[in-house]
Amino acid sequence: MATRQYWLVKSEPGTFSFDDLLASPNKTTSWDGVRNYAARNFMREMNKGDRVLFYHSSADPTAIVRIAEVVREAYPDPTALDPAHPHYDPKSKRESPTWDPVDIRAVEKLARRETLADVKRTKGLEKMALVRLGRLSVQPVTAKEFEIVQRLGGG
DNA sequence: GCCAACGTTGGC
DNA sequence: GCCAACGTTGGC
Repeated sequence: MATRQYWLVKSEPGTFSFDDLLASPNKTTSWDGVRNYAARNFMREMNKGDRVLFYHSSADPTAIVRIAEVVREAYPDPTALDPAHPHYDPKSKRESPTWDPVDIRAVEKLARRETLADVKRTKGLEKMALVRLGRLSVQPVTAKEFEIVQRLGGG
């Protein structure tokens, strides 16, 4: 079995919030619609059971709100192949799909969310990709960083 | 392959 | 709403 890895995904709560994830069947959703190669590559590296920090961007406040897990590894994004879908990508072909999301499921509530401001001032978190890379919507998190967020969140 | 123009993300 | 950072596109 592969070592568990840790990740962070961003979502605008106005578009898809963690509450929306909780309300989804089996508290599971496909992380489809991602159209960024770096983000896509990270999703391809994800394994079942990996833990995922769920971050609310463009929110007040912007914060890591909950923990989720990968329940299905990368598979072809059906929204990229559907001409009627807003995320349709004519360059993605059924034989060789360009985009492959994973499925994630809500697992753990953080009693306290960790705001971006908290992250920046917390020792051990200042170097998180969240701070360094800014816009990337799917990013790696180190085991240590994950542990700190989980502990601070009281989860 | 270079690079300017343009588009998007996302914090503030 | 502004704008920095960065990704993508397309002319050459």
